Amino acid sequence: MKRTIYTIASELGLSPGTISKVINRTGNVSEETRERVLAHIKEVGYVPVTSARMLKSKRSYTIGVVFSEDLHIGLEHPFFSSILQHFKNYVENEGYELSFIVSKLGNNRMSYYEWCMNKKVDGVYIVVGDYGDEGLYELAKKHIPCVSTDILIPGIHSIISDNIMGIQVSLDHLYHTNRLKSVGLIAGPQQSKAFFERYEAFKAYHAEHQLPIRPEHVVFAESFGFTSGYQAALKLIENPLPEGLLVGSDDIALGVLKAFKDKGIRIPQDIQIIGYDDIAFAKHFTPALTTVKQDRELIATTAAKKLLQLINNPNIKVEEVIRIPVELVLRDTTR
Amino acid sequence: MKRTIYTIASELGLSPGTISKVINRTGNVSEETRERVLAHIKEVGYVPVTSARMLKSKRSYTIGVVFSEDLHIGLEHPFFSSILQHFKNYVENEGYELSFIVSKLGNNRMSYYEWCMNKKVDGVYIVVGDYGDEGLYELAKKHIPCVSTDILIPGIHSIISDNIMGIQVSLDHLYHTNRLKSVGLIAGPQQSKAFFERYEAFKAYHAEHQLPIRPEHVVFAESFGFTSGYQAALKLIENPLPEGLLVGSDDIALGVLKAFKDKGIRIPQDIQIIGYDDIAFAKHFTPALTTVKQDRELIATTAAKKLLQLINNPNIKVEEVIRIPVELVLRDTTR
DNA sequence: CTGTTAGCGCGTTCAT
DNA sequence: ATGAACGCGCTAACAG
Repeated sequence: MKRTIYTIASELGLSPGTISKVINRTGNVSEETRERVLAHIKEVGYVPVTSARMLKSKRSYTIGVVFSEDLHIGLEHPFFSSILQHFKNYVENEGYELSFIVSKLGNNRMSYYEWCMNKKVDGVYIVVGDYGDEGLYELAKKHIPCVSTDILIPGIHSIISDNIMGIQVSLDHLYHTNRLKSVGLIAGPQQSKAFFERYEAFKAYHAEHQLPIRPEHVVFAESFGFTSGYQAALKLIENPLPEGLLVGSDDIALGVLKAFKDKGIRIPQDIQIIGYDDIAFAKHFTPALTTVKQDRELIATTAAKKLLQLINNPNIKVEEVIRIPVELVLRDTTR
Repeated sequence: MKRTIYTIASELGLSPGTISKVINRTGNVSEETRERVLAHIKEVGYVPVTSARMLKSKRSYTIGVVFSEDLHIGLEHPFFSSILQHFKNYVENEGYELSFIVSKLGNNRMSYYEWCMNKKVDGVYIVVGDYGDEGLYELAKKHIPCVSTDILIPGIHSIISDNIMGIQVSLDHLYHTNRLKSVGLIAGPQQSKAFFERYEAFKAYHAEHQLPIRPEHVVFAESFGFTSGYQAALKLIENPLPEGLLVGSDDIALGVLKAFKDKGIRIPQDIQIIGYDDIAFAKHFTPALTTVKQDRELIATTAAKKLLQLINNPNIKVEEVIRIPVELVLRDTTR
């Protein structure tokens, strides 16, 4: 049987308004009727129709997810999909659902903001965003609760791994512990804030410790993924190699490893390598990749908590960037 | 400025009803006014509020996605996430959005069907489902447009890779082309229809060609993923190995490869291996994995087309199982 | 061909 | 503490 607050009201000899009040914990209802209603609702399995609530109340208990496709990172990406999964778990547990924000829907084009208004989402989570994307800045200006991970937009709260720490720990290990003389970098595409920060941290470390950086030891991968890493490694090989190498992300690093293997360069004998992310596959590869582990679950849940907090206290104005500490995981590509 | 059909109607000196008609391509509107309205709508960036449409029309232009977590396959899974991505692309292009069906939302529990009613989704796509999940069968009984991939539920249209063909091609290659004497199988968990079918096909092939199967040459992986494959391989190694080996899926196969490598078993000299799926990583692994390539994009778009067709013609009653042909990709784990 | 109007199911005053 | 009634923005049926 199809139920509305009307039917269940009449079943209980009450009025629709009262039912609404107990559902939304609003207004005054006697403890007794409250429990009676709750019990009945649970028994018959009544659930309020979302669209009607949304229409009336301007809330949706839905969080819009920006997963930009411009960067050609798909749901397949091991890092972002994992973060999204953890985020999803957390917010669902708190009663929120996820809905992908899409700007091109059939023939309609709308900005993220328009989409949010239209869908009345309670908040927005930017998992994958492109700095070239105007829509993100528009979102930041409007007062809609919004968090991002891995990308830094002025006006938006961000949770991002401590890239400076990651690079520092890596370089300390290579220069100090393992006493290498030179360390190169295969940097990821610089549109990504994370990659950008890692590159900056790399330079800053060398400046601070008065260590030289040979220009031919720094190569930029064209894009994300294995193939970009492979290409970048080929380019690096054109010149004498450094003794150690940092790579912007694991998926790129695996391509680098493969290229070296194909070219007969031994790891870690000829060159020691450290990746970034600790994707699931890093430890399964041969040789197993030494890498900077990002706590994806912590990043995701921190983002989720922050967003829910923002949703419930829209008066928080101070933008915040939360850094999540990282950890160096030693495996077979370093000594 | 906030707009509704009323405001734009008055801006154009028309009535709300007319606006609605042109938006929904329903009823009779003169070509002239139609274009006038469309132009104005585009100019001011008006988009109908979804919740109001839904409330009234029983449609949502949303497709519910079942991505069961019981199987511990997350968004991270390379095969399923890829399929979902392709599906998403296709339906978004047709004007539909995706929303994850979640059965446990905060304190509320509802069945898939209840959720669908509540959200008024136009159809359901089952990407990852568990045969033990009652909710799936309930869904099949009700008349809600529904398709699945990789899982076969009576009453639900399915798009599934041609597993019989995949196994046949693999075994032909090993037994016939490469003249092996014995081929084993590391089967995936049998709750998955795909894995079940591959196992059945494996047996059927041997029966048909009057080839023996040694029981110790068949091992069942406990679960999905690299680690399960590694474990299964260890178990296989306890007895004399077959000359060839089929593995239920690539992610499992990569674990198998690693185990063999660790145990000093050479591939393909000591044993030839064929995986299943052709995940992105298969060709990057060393040795590159020979595998049965599933056309993930074709599977996904076929599913999407089928579902949209079902949504638009609810009178189609005949359940259909569409088999998507596969292709053997020869790489370095076979000769 | 265009306009009018009655709900869709719910949340929220304002009375009682 | 409970109820009545209005309206959120839209669609569809009907009237003109």
